[in-house]
Amino acid sequence: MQQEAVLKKAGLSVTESRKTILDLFFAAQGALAHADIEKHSSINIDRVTVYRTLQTFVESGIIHQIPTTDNTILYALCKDSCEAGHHHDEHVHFICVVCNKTNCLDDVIVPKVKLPNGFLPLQTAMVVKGTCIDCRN
Amino acid sequence: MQQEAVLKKAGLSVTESRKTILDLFFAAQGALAHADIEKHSSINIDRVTVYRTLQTFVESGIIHQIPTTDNTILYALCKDSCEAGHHHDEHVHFICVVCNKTNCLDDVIVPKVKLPNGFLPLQTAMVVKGTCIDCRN
DNA sequence: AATGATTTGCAATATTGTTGCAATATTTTT
DNA sequence: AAAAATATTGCAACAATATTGCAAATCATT
Repeated sequence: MQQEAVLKKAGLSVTESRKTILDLFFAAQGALAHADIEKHSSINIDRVTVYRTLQTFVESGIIHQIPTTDNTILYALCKDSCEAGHHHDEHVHFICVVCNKTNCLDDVIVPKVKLPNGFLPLQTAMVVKGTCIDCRN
Repeated sequence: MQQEAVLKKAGLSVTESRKTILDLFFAAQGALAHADIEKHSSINIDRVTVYRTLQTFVESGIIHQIPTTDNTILYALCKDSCEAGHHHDEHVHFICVVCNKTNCLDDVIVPKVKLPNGFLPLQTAMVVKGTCIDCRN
């Protein structure tokens, strides 16, 4: 079972909740917010467990966060980084304004920018809003 | 008074609350979150008014939003765009991990990236985390 | 100054996030 | 395979954040 492997590789206990939430990410077409998981019809996991699981997954490099301007945090499981158990989120994220799904564009690398003198970059996030491939006419 | 001019140019009524909040932005060294404004010692404006004012300012192009991964939205008044009364946020934002201030790097333009076929960009946000000029050693 | 339109603050409510702790489940050891 | 040790879960209570309706106050226009 793929989920177990991911959890073990990350050094985490294999529990029902974690497998279930990981399942949702594998099945998801894009990124998920806490609310998406909590309100998912087929699961019955306590709010608190969802919060803690997401936090654990982020710390373990299984999922990564995507910044938004709507008081939510999106979480996504990204193909390569996840398999490797080692997190790598320097790719571009795309939020579709029509279907509202968020995709990791794993192949689009965030370009380096030249910062003013004295500014030292550690991590860069790039979020593009627009129309995704499924919603263009 | 500068604030009045900004409000009038945006076609908004000039009220005490709006002038006060605009003051905070002019005085701020970086971006502000809702909580920063609400908890600011020197002002006494209802939470609800703060929410509504920020929303109005965004819609009027006086301030713009900066996405974050911590369930807050940052708002910033940016130099040129604000003066012009016409919003333009395609510059890079820098969040310092030491002092936790967020700066608009007005001179650093967000580079264009080549998206996969079928993805149509409308707006791009770029947020860099690192050490700012005031916090480097 | 008076009118009409907009904005504000209050109250109530809803939603979202956090903490402590006992019960349960998982992992490790024997 | 069972017992001990460890880690996770769910509940309850609470805290913080966000939203809505409406009457009172403020602002713009005449």
